[in-house]
Amino acid sequence: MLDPKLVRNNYKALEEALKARGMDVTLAKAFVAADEEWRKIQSEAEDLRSKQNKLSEEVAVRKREKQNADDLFAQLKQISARVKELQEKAKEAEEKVKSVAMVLPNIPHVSVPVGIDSRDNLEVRKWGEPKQFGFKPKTHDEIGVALGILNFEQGAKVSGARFVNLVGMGAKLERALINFMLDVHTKEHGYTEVMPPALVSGASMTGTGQLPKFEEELYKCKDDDLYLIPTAEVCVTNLHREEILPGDMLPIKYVAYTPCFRREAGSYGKDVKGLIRLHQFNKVEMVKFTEPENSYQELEALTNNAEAILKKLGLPYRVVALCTGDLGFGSAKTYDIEVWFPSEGRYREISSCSNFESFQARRAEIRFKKDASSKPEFVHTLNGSGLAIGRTFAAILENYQNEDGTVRVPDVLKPYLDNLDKITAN
RNA sequence: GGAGGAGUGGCCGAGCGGCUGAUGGCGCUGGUCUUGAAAACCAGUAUACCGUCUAACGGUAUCGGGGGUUCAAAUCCUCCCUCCUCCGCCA
Repeated sequence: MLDPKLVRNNYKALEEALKARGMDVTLAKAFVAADEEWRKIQSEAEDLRSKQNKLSEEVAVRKREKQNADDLFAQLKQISARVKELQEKAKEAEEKVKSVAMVLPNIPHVSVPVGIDSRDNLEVRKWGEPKQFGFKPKTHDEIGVALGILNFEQGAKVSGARFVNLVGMGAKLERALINFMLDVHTKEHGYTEVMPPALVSGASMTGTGQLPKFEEELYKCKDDDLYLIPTAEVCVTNLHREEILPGDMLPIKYVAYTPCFRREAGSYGKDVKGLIRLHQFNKVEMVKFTEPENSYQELEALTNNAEAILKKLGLPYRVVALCTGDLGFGSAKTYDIEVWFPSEGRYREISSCSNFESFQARRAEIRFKKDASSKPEFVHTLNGSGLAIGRTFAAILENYQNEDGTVRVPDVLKPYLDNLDKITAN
């Protein structure tokens, strides 16, 4: 959610932001109109309420002095009815403002490149050289299925399309990646590990911006107002919902491993094979709560923390800054990290690191006080994958494949895999 | 799931229909005193929204949340949520 004051004082910025994102500006107009309407009704209601309070006090005084107040009662009865009416109208107006405000996207940071879609994203840096294979590199699902460590048929049997069963070394590699990433982030990057619920309330989903706009992306338990998380961003960011944090606690840095669940509505036909786009996948996620003046510095650090994993695994990657048209709904700035996939001869997203500034903090009411005596301010929230486990799994199979179909184990993972050198058929 | 009990400001804890945003204590901040500290004393100490020259200020709301009764609700009624105790079930 945006700061309503900022929108009132600087309406142009909102219009420009919507245009930059390729969205219609009628939304901005609707917001301003609703906001004005609400303020008008609200102040009218408050004035009348004020009058009512004053007369009520007089009643109290007379009652204490054992005097009659019947004349006041007659007046108050009328006022009371009108107050009720006005308050109802004000509430309706407020709800309208809120419902519009909730679907307004964040305003992109000035450093975000302007563009229409992913083709306009800006490559920021590259690391590692894609390996030259003396043979035609296979896709990760070909390799995994052949080794017997990935079983998509079983996934389909148990749950349906876009599910997988990991078998033997497959399950173990997945687990190794989770542990490896958590270890690096906790021991080397100073994050606190948490393991929050994966089933969250509608309030939490609203807090981080998944609701109300993206309900069709979510798995919902409709009897219980509970949703399966599409990312740990939701449960971890909401850990401090409706709190005022002491300034010296910041920055707070959490890392969490969780499964993630996405309906992938509207992605029919996309990445139907392999581990790239499943309904359920594992992810290690980093989340930060920072003071506003540090958040961009912290975004760089967060991105570097995610990159560190790829460096240690020896997987070539590049970092791109998303352009305005490709930016997520709540994000003010996002870096995608893309890892090299030899079978496709291109880089593909494996992590997304974003600064939401106060967008989520405002929705979720996450504030902090610089000092005990200072006024509460909204924190800035950031998050980034560090990394998506399934896609890392896939990248390892492809980048470390041998011509005979076996897969070399990256050195840093060996301690997690009984010092195994390579993965062979189950 | 069943039966009880409880939710008040940063914390503890009064109030149970009308000068109560809310007594008191603790904590915190500032001051007096002191060589310094402690103690003592004095003062201040919630959040949000709206209005105004983004100012001192004014208004409104908030006693777990919603709804209701009433001229008037922290106080009465009702539904919901959370926590605690006991029972049942369960990885």
